[in-house]
Amino acid sequence: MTKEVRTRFAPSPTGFLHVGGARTALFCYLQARAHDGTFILRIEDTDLQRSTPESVRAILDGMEWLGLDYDEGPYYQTQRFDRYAEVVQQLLNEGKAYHCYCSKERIEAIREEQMKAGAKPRYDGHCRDLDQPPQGSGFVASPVVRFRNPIQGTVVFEDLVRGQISISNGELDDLVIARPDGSPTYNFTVVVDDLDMGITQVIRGDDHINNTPRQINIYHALGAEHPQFAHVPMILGDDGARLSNRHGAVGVMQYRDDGYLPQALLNYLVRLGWSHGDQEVFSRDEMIEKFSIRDVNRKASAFNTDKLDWLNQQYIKNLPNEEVAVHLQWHFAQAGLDPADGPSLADLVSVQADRVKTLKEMTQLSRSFYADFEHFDPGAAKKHLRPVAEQALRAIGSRLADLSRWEPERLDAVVRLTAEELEVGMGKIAQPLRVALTGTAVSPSIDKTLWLTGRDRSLARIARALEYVLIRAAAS
RNA sequence: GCUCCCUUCGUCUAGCGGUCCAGGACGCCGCCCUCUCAAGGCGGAAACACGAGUUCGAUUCUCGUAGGGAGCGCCA
Repeated sequence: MTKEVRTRFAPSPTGFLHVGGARTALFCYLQARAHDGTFILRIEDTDLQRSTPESVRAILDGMEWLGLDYDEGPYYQTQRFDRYAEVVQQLLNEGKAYHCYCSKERIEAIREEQMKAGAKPRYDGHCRDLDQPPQGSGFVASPVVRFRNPIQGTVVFEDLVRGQISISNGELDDLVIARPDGSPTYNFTVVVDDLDMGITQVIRGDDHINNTPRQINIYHALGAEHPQFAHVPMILGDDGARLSNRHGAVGVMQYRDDGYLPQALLNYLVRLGWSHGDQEVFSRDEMIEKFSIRDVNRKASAFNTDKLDWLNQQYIKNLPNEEVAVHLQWHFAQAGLDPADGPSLADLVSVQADRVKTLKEMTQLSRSFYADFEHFDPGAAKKHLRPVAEQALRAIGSRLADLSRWEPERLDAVVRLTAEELEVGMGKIAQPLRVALTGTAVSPSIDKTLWLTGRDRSLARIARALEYVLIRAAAS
């Protein structure tokens, strides 16, 4: 008996898909998936001035990277102008809309006056009941079409996240639904589309709350029931200030470039304004199963990169190495590294997962396993490649050269044995060796570092470090 | 200015009248582990914006105040 759930994400292509939009899209997606419903993508491109094909592409790319697949669309409003014109004519015929000849200057003058008087600026309804076009200054020949909003009564609706919201019709005025050239405006097209597309739940940013009552009046004028509404709060930047295209908003693709996994971003986003007890990590299926739009918070929330970092690492650690490797490959390409020049990326992930927050970081820290380095880090060399390291490097070098199988367990045993024989701590062997192998004082545990560096490369680098130590000893 | 909306640790949040001298997570601090850096384990500091009601009892309900946000477009 219940209607099929149909949700839509309806961005306007005036920029990239940022995290706020991505979260709205995610909520729409989850709502649909949770109810075996349909998720629709609709591009609201009626503003010919600001919409661009590049933005459409950017939004589509963002959706794809996040894996928010839609069942219908993308629909484009610019391809539906005939339909809007048809509905405008219908309202005109039924007397539910009328032509308004007021000039922008006249409207502006009224607005200023009302503001000065401390009132809310509204259209004064001059053309609402005219028999024929008005003449004189203040009026133009080509009219806009205004919706005849009810004067009496109050619009009350039950918002899925805010609860009951009511606004008196006295607060609303007759909004323009079509421009002189016939092109429709937002508050009108959104109603026609949501109606035509059978949308059951409109999930959108809370900046639309104030538009909702006037849209509801249009639904009624069209003789239709309005869908349910869910207004989700916006996302603030790290600094608590509003996240917008002008301030700090970055496209979701930037997160890919910075080394985040789409799963991690999605997980982070779903927890912004929504929770399920104390649970922090949700697989896609768990999100679908547990998400409810009714559980979404009312408060705006600030984006916290530290927590995203943590989640990203959780995913890097817990996802199958092979899966992480697929994403890592892209970063290798960006960095000009070829995975074929070193250990398998899955092996690399298995040892680096604990040590990095992002794939970009992993790539940077893994460079020496795939390519030679020019110089030792000055600080590391100064501290660890001292004359006293000669003995350690010689000993470990010759033992490693004799090793038949290059495996972590054996490598670990060799290092330990060498330390015991020389009667020194592990650090006295491992640190010079680490600098010899990677050029730096920081790397995975020494056995794993040897393993990933590989036999030939390791032996060559130990020899090179030995040479460096000898030259340095001779110089002093 | 007018209308609508919001308000628990620094941040994300749990809480749906007594179970709360408020729980979890990130971050931060300390200890442990340790070949470096991490990861991990253990512990710690840290919040109900304020004021009135309602009630035997308010973080939880109501109303104000303060602060914040949004809208008031021939943008979406």
